[in-house]
Amino acid sequence: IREMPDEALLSISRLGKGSLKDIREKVDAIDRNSKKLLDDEGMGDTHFLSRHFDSISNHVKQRKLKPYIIAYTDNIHSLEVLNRYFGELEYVSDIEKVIKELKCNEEEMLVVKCFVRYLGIDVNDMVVDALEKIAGTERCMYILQSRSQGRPLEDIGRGSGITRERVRQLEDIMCKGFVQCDKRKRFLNLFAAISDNTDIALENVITNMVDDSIVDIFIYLLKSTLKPHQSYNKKYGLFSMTGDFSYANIEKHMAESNPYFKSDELYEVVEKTSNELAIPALLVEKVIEKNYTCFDTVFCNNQMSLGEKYEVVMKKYYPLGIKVSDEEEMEIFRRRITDMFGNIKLPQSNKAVEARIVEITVLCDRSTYIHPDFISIPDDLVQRIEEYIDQSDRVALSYLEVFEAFKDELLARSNIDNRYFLQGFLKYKLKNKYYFTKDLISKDRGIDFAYELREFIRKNGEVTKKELKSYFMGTSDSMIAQTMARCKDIITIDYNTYMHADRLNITQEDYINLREKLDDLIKGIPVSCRKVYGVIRKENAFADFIKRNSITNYSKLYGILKYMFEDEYEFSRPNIGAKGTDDACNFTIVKKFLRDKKEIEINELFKFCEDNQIKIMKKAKLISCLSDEFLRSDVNKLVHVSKLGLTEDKLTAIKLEVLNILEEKKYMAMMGMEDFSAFPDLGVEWTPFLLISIVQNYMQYVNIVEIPTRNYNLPNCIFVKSDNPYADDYKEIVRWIIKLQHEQKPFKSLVEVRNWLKKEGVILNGIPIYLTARKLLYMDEKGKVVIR
DNA sequence: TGCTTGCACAAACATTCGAC
DNA sequence: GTCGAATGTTTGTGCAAGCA
Repeated sequence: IREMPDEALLSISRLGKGSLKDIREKVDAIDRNSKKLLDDEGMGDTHFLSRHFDSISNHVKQRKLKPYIIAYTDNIHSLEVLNRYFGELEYVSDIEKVIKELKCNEEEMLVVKCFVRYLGIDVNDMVVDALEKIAGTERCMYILQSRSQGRPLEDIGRGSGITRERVRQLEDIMCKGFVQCDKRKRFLNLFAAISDNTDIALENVITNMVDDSIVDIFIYLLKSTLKPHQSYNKKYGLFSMTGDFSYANIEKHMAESNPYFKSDELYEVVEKTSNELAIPALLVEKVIEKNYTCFDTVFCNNQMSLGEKYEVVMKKYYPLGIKVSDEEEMEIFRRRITDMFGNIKLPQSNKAVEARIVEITVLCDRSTYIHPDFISIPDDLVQRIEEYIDQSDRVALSYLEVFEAFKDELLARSNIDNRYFLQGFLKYKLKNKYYFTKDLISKDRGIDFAYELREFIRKNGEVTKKELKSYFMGTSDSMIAQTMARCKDIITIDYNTYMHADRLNITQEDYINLREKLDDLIKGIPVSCRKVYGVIRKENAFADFIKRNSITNYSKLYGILKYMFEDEYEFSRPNIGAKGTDDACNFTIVKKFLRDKKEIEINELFKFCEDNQIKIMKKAKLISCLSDEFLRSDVNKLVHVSKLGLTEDKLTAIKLEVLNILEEKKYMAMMGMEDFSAFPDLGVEWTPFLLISIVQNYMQYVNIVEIPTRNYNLPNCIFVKSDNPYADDYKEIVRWIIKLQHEQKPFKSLVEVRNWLKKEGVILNGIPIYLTARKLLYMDEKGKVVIR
């Protein structure tokens, strides 16, 4: 107050209702009084200091000293004195040594004494004092309390019988009072000191130090009376003394430079970030506290996307890449993620996991991906590959071609050992330079292999597959054949020779004549092109057409006809049929073969198909197509339904029996089914296959769950009622069955579970890995089998 | 033909922003 | 404080093309 200009003092004197002179006198009196107080009734300076040092609480003694000096005063003179005697000290406790031998003049001693006394003051008392001074009445406390709870002025006004404007005025007065009070007390600096910092005061430090009943009001006042250079951040619960930090930048920097780190690296990370961004370490700690989660031994940024987490695991565990199509490997990957990052929610489907892995890695083999960090290839080699692509005549090159061209060197000098890896690498390395598709690296968007092939054939007339393969290094037969099939304007003369439609010479008249001829020849039955060729060769009307297009064999004719009439007829080399006579003709032949047969061995049926060039991809599909007439009665036998004597009565009896079993046992596994004594005699021996066929065809309310296998000779079916919620999912059915049994008779070990399932016919080999890998079935610490 | 692969995109969910 | 638009992120799916 003594240092205040008259003007300021005058305004205070008005508040205290005294004249300027009165105030000056009062101040002098107080000053004398304090000097006397600090003389401590004749005690020596050293004694005074020691006594007050002892009254400083231990937690203050452990704090750093410098923040307390800053908090104590902004008076330059006092700061000078304190820094002179205490500037070298680190902790508050260190002043003990200094004060014992302190030698200074009277004025300096006064400063030191006041400071030491300040260190001993109870912080809560200080706050209570301040609040009492500015909000002495109950109404004022009510206003502050309500405002601190965020209540609107209107509301508070109603509560205390005044207008909202009056509430605002009172609040304003109290805030100004608080600012005045704070000029001396410098609360934020004090709490910063308690937070061991000069720039930051932590909200939770305030909460801990100040009485619960007033802490909200106090913090509200602090927030409402921030000075321009001060700020409050809600997320981190801290007051900053040196303006606002750019929290977003800090978070971004940390998320980028330290997406995760080991817990024993915490100190280093804090130190490093604090230096890099020139911000207090305390703030970095706060940022970590709020934005990171500690899993076991790893701190992991909460913003870290799944992809970034996957990347960590990819880098740690997969130097040779991960095969994403391998379910078992993906389960292990999932487990590694949860081991490292805790029980985070991972996508249900592996496909979603794959999609993220693909984003952060590069292809290194079929369905296998590797983190780019693990690619090792010398720069000069990369440069030469790039030059090779640039200098190639063609716009689009296959990866295989590039791989073949550099194969030896790649194998010797890099870890790129197949074309997929090269594909992945080039796409990763040169993604901005070229366009990449599944098989091609292209210098021009939209140029694909088909385009290249087409151009080559257009230029070169009739081209053999051999020529194509030597020009398009590294292309496979199937790749050529399939590309050709997509190019409508390429004519396949035979499977080894191709030509471009541009080279044909076809008139409108040709179309009319040929159409007429084909219609004549087909008449409901597909005609072989050999026959067509034989016929038109003899007719004068076509002589010119044959000559113009140098048609020398039926195969070329077929290719040309296909090009001309693709939309009008069905083409299936070497046959041409009427539109609509689809592949079912094969099936018709099979049916013809089965006509009049009452039963047949399945092997015999397939031999017939083979002999007659009827290509059947899936045996099961063919048998299911035949099921309206033939049922599979045993592993290798089809029986005509009429031979079974499957009367309504018998069918009902079978249905009832199946339902009974399902009612009682809940499921029926065909692999374990041996006893058919309860089923009516159908004239053939009962087998699981027969029952499966009947259920498949006649019982909609029973769902058939298939045990995955490629072995067609196994009755790999489990029946459940169709209202079973797991009826569509084999793995879940197994889980459900284990649960059923476990409830009745608990399993003692996983081996026991496996053996039992096998005996029951529920599994073929092992327990589905899904159950164990996802911890749905496991042994707990007590050695008990747990099925979730 | 049956299955895989790679890409693209949509749905679902989350966040930010500005107008009122 | 609310709302909708815009934008961003994550998850899930469809499908053409590729392969054997």
